[in-house]
Amino acid sequence: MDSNRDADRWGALADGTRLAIVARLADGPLAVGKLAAGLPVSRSAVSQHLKILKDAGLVQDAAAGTRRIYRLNPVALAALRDQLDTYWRRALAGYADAVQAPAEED
Amino acid sequence: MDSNRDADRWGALADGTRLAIVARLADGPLAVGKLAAGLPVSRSAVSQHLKILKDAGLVQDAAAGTRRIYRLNPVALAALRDQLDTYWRRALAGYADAVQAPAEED
DNA sequence: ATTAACCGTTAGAATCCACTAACCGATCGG
DNA sequence: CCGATCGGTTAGTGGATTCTAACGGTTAAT
Repeated sequence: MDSNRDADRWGALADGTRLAIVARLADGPLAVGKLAAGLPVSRSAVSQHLKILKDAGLVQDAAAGTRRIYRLNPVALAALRDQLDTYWRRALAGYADAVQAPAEED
Repeated sequence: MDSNRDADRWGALADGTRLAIVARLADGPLAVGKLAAGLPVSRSAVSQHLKILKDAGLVQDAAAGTRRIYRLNPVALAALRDQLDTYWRRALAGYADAVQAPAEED
């Protein structure tokens, strides 16, 4: 089942540090050092997170001298967004069905 | 950083079982028993996952006799989708910048 | 009242995850 | 060649997570 590979992709966004990395990369490509400088964890930790994000296909890297520039992969972001959008649209349909039935809320 | 609260929301989608639950609920509201019947884990585990999803605001529940009906919360789904969409749009902009300027530095 | 169905919660064990520290290779400037 | 900078990888540890099993509470029907 591809739900496992999907879970890896969503899991890549599940960590606070990785989410911060994605947010920073959204502003533009960055080297690992610059990235780590703005985060409360070591460069090593950032490197490990980048590996996870890269394996998930969310970021891409390019060598530039002694540094390595990372940037977001818009295609992967769009894929996840579209998946959420599908759930959202189908949830709205289920909502319409529930209008007929009574009771709700917590 | 309030990215911790965000991480909780994304973290709710990080688990394969929870992702399967969301996918099933997208087809329509379901009771816990029906939900667990189609999953390879116990009903107890499903109940715990539903609590996590509920705390994250992704699902809502309603009592119906002895059962409890769960359904997706379209608002929360849309919020996550929009966040991804923002990253995606800004990533595209960074993409365009990278085409013109080969290197990025301090 | 008693039984059955349905669900949430707890306890505990096994597993997974994020982090630091230390090390190694690759690259650039002298 | 040498030293410095940059980044990936490994080992090890503390904490978080997921699961099953067992229990208790609530509702519906007999």
